[in-house]
Amino acid sequence: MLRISKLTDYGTLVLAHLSADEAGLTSAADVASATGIALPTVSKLLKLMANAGLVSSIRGAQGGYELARSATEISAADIIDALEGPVHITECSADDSHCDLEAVCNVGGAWQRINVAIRRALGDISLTDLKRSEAPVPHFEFAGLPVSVETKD
Amino acid sequence: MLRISKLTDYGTLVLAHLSADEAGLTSAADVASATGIALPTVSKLLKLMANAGLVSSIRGAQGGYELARSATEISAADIIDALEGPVHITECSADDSHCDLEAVCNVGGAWQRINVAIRRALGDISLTDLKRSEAPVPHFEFAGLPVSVETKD
DNA sequence: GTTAAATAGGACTAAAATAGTCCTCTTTGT
DNA sequence: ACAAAGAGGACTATTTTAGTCCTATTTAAC
Repeated sequence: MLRISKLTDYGTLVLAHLSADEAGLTSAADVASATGIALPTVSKLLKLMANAGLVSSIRGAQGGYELARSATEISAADIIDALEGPVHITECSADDSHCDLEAVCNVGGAWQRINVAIRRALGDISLTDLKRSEAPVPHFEFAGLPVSVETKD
Repeated sequence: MLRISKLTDYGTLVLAHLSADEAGLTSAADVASATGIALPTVSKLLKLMANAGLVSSIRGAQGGYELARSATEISAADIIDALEGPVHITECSADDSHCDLEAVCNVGGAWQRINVAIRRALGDISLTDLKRSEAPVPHFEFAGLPVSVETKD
């Protein structure tokens, strides 16, 4: 559960590469050879992220991609949204779908709330953070009680 | 992304029903008719949760299920673990798998850390919390900066 | 202008995870 | 004995995810 798709992981890599190369445009082929991800996949990722506005593209010979904004202004949530689309945590949370199981909804609400909290938190983690091998340790509180989360496992 | 599976949602419902019925044992059939979830599915869920130690079962006529411990001592993480198993956030995080893409790993680490933090946070949310339609609002901090998460959407 | 290097868009296939059902066996109260 | 119930597992279907490929369009360079 709570699984980040492989594509999102790759997408992060691709963005990291683009942010490293300050020199301007980078072609999909360059990203592919630099990251080791297959070209068709890189191409797909870049197209999705271009549509989402995370990267901007220049077509034609000598064209390529670059970050549409600085790495500090691209969040983990942005990446997920671009590559996985706005997915609903459960059926129930879909826009207008009424779940058949009425009783579910009073429980489902909690999962939705949890999901919303997580998503917002991810909105505050930037590509810059993701790039650091020493990424900051997320800290979570629930119901007012701070929970120290140490990744010492 | 970060999707709670339908089964987990159903499982929460099932547990909520068991916790509501203080009177002792409840059969899978009763849970099914009370929740509206199909009996085979309820049965599967209860078996999985019994294996995970969340519920205890009594076989034979007049048998059934009951919570193995109090609702305050069953966490959201417990439920997810029981019904979805320990899933890895990315390929990279699997026990011994070495990812082919070396460059991925320095990025993947951040996602893993995020995942760990989320999972631990879910360990502090109890079934009791999940049952409340007014579930507490999760609060997330990252990199030391508290992020107020209000679910006013 | 022609050519080659790129991206854009979408169709398509394959693989994997998820959901859901069903069958057979064992246990146990009546 | 019989019937009610859980245990375990096999199985199918559906959906999601991953990955590839083809065709069209854009643009720099010659």
